[in-house]
Amino acid sequence: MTYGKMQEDNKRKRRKTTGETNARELTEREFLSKYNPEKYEHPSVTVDTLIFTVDKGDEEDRLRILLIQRGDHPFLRKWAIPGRFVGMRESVDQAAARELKEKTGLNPEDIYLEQLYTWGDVDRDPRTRIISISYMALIPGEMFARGTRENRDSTAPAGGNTKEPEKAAWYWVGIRAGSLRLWNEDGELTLEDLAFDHGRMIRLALERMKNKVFYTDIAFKLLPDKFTFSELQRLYEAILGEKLHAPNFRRDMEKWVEQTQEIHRPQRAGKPARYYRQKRG
Amino acid sequence: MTYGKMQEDNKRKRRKTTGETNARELTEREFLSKYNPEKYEHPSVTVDTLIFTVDKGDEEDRLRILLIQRGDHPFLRKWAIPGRFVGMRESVDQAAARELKEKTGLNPEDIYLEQLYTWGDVDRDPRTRIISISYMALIPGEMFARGTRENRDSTAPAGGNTKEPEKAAWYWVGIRAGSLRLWNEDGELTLEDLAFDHGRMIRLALERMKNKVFYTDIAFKLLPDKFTFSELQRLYEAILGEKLHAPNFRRDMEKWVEQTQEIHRPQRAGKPARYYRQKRG
DNA sequence: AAGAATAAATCTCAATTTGAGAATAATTTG
DNA sequence: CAAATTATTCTCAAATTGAGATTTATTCTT
Repeated sequence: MTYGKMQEDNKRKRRKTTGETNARELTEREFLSKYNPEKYEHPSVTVDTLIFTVDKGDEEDRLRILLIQRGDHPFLRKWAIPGRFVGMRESVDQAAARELKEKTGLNPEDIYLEQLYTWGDVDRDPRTRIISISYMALIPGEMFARGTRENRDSTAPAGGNTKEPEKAAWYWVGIRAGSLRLWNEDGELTLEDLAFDHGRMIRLALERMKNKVFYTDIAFKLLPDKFTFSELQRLYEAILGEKLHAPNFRRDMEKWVEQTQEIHRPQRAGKPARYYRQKRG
Repeated sequence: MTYGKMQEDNKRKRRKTTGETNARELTEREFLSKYNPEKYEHPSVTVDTLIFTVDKGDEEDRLRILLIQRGDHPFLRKWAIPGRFVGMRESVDQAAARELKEKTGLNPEDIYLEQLYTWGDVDRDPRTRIISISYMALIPGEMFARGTRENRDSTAPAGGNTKEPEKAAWYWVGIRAGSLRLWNEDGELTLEDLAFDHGRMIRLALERMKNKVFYTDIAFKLLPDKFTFSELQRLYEAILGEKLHAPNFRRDMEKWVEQTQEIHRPQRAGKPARYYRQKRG
């Protein structure tokens, strides 16, 4: 069968005959008035916003993620990525931004927010059919100190029904021997401690970050405007999970960053480091 | 403010007091029985499946995409990406696969299908709030000839209300001077001729393909099991929109492909080409 | 049937990029 | 003031890339 014939065949196949072939054509207005969205049962839709920061450690820096300990069934007391239902009058992006604002108090305008993936398995939530769109927010390490007290939003989370207080905590996040690791001062989480398919969501986000760090500027979304080269390198090492060769890293980054005139004066031995900033344009 | 203090502050902020702080804890079963999904108004959710093939041209090969001319308001007679509502009892992936099967007759098991992006603006559909998850299906050029007549599925598309026949047609697709171009034997489509935000969907899919072709094996999803090097190269050129240097292309692809013992004997001048296949493992 | 044309496949080589370490610079620490 | 420490620059071999020339195996033309 040639490509030409195949196409003919497909066209024919699509043609459908309704009972009233000669019905007067509906105007768009008439059509809309007849349309009834309640006729079908719909899945619920939520956004889950993975909120990441960097955290300076002694030996190496670490990515951190904000998790919520659920106060509700299902997955009572398991740790979850902050999420909410998507309202009928807000875009999915807006819903993710609102969740970010509610959980951090930060103005979403200032924060990098990227859609990652939509999770659509039938049984991912035992209550009912829920489709979740995951987003990743990247917050510069220093920003919290400035923004937290202002911009508060103490609205109760959508979904209601909370019977126990929800707790929020930051967890360090990394991959060890191929599997996800989450821990903080209180201890380590196993996959058992996570709600829904949220372990997979976190893995996917880390994977995406790892890829994009090479050909986009997402790393800079996790840093303040001015930073030293070793801050930048430590961030890359945190994202990639491996040590980098400093002179070569510097050489490679020269296309992304430019010098400032400022010098960082630390309380430690060693040559003082110059501050750099992201190259614009 | 230190990182330690910040975290404390966040925890406090999340803690919420309900009226009945000492209520008996609900079991999961009790909770589920109380939960009523009809309490909230939900957006509708659809999948849109972008179906691509390659098409051999005289000078160069071309990507093709299957479009449907709408028989319904809104966007009556505009061209759209095939889509359907996501059923309550099917996963989002399954819905995309079903749409693929309905429009091509091919068994989705055999076809590469990847989720691309979720489109969530409030007004993207004038009827009602619809969130659409786009998928991209990549069909080997040769596969249609084999599979079309079998595996038919003549189910009417979900959504009903069709007042005019829907037509399906393949359109060549490319980027010229930064903007999307769609055309076939019947002529060229402008952005005006496309329904919804489907122009943007196609652009995103092409962009994704362009990126992934370098570090994944998606290109091979568009080819038969055996192919010559020039078929492979023409495909890359179609996806990337630029000519490649044959000797270097061959050198670079050596990590992806391996020789077969078969030689292609064409009805044309020139050295016969060897068939290659994708390297496994 | 010979030479031209065509397309596949290999070869060459300079230019660029990468990987790894040595050397130098500017501090603080002991 | 010497040693330690961190930032920064320098060096250089190895690997990769980019571009073209060459060889091979056919068909096409006359």
